[in-house]
Amino acid sequence: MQTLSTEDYLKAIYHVSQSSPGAVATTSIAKQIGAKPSSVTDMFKKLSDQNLVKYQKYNGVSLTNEGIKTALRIIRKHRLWESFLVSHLNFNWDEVHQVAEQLEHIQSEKLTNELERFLDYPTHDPHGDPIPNRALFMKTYNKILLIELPVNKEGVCIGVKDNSSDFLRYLDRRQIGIGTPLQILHREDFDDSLHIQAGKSTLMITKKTAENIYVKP
Amino acid sequence: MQTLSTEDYLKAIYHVSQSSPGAVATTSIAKQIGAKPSSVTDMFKKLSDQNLVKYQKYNGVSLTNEGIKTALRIIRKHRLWESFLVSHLNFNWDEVHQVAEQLEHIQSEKLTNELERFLDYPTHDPHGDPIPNRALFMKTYNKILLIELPVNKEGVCIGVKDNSSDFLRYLDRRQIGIGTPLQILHREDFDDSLHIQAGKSTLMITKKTAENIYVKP
DNA sequence: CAACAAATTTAGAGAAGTCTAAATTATTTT
DNA sequence: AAAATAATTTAGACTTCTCTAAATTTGTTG
Repeated sequence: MQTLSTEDYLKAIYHVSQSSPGAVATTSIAKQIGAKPSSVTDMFKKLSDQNLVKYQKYNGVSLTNEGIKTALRIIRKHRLWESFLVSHLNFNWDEVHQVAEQLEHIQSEKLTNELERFLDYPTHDPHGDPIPNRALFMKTYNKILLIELPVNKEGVCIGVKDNSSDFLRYLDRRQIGIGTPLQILHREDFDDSLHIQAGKSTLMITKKTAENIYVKP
Repeated sequence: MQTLSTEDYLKAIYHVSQSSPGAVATTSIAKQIGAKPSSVTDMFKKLSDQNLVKYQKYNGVSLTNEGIKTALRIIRKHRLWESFLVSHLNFNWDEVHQVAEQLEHIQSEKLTNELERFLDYPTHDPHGDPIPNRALFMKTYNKILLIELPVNKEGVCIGVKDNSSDFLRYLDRRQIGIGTPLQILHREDFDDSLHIQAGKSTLMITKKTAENIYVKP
């Protein structure tokens, strides 16, 4: 049974280790959590005592199997709650995160599993991220950035890389969301802008935008 | 913005003050919370500093208006979540409490209000207790104990006094729940047992049982 | 490879909440 | 009303998590 704080750390370690392989550095977790490096070191020791991470002084941590399982259980809850908030409680993409951060700590297996059933066993959350199932297994399907999609090939929006409210609201205004069909019509070499087909409308987006949208080809 | 602990105390103070008028004693909160009286004294001081209670040494506390509002906000969330768990997530009477104790601390006005809308503005939770509305007002309808119901007068089960799992499961087995019509057919003076009509079946219950069921006449 | 910079850890302290044990106040009993 | 009992508070300590400031280790560069 973990405290709120240890759960936050495990989740942060999991996420950082996903985006960059190898051991996770003290500073990277400090940034993610919003704590000072010295606090992170303290927590690393605590997690190590509980065999949730392997910790080597001056060389960061890596999750043990038990640590990975604990992290996935939290991520499972987080993504199920996000799905619920969007599908039944009228939350938008950009509003769910803060609340899901709280809900992910609720301890009740029955609650999690019943919520999953109620949502009809969703495989992905509103940001397009995969939801671990009861056995903590998740389907990671082949996702690429919109910028990498070949011209004239059809894709479907399945998520975003940048989760900032600004970006999510920008996409909402352009009527781009999970499931929107996307296609690159033309790449402008001059300024790297793109003309795209998004659902039924055609519009122009910048390179930066195209680098932050995930699509399934 | 309160901590988990202060929220628990405010709720406990509210409940105790409802069942016995006047100032709330240190010991009664200690029992309710499961803490030592000395810890309760500490917390009383903290709550007093925040103007959530009025505290007089050696004479317990009483909630200020601000304290009452805070307590009601928590109770509102608790009862809405209990309703959700029972109506949509297959929880039973006796399983909801522990989970709702956690969920009641989630901070998001939008979440609370959307949940209320999703549940279609329920006025009472699965134990028959009234749910404060957005303005923190609740309808407390005229409820009496089954033992006080005159013979042959019809009533409807609206809740219970004893919330123990044992009792709730006992009622489940007898098919008595919220909304079940109840009627006393005969009082046995010899051993204080009662013959009652519960829905479509007639059964015998003890005095103790009848003292723990609330009915609306 | 020495010197500097960056990252990390240690040491010591603070806030929140809890406890035990002792002291104090209130209440009840005789 | 004094003595005994119960309730409450104080004092001091502990745990968890956090911080700042200083010390140490690692890496990077001239």
